[in-house]
Amino acid sequence: MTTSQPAAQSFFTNRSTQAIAQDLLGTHLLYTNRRGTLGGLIVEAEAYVGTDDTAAHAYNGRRTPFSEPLYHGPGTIYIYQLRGFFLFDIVTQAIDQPQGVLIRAIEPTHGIEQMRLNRPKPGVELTNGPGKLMGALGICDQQLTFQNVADAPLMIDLAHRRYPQSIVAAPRIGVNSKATSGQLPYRYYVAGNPYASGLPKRQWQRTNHGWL
DNA sequence: CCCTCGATTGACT
DNA sequence: GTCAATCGAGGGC
Repeated sequence: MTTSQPAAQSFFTNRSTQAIAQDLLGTHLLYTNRRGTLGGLIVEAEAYVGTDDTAAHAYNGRRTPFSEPLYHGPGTIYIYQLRGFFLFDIVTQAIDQPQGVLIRAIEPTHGIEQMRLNRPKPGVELTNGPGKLMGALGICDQQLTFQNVADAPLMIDLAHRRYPQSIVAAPRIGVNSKATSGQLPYRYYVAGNPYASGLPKRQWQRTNHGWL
């Protein structure tokens, strides 16, 4: 058993949400429950940069019970439901800056058999989307919201991380491209990794799935 | 109260 | 490629 090193406050300190989103690529997202530990390497993430970002839940200072977790500081887990699926955000900034990162895809490394049971889909379909990866982890409620990735069963492990050969920046998925913030390149993914979401069936792949 | 719409997915032409 | 399911949040009245 190797030791895990949960993301500490310092991981989030003194840098932009965009920088944090990119640095999350290659870290492990791990979920431990009584079935064991499930998860994988984060290969895709999007930054949502708060009150000026028309695509963000906190746009224009909006603060409701739905978006409240965004105001609870770095590392806060923000799970919300969209069209019947659960999505996972990590809050990135201090309580007066309601910003976060949406984890959009992981490359499975832990508990793959269990994840295939949770979500019986072939190949990259297991975890190549924000709702899909949560289904694979078996998280289908908001229990962990308001907990912190530093000490929750759902954690970011920095100890055994990898690093992308290169990162692609692109407009975010599912946001209105005509809106003010619609074209901002705040979606980041590991170049050549097949688990990034929305890729064509036969997308070019890099050796090592794009890791150094 | 009623209406609109979404940080998605999966099925289908 | 297109499109509908589906349901709660949010906003208007």
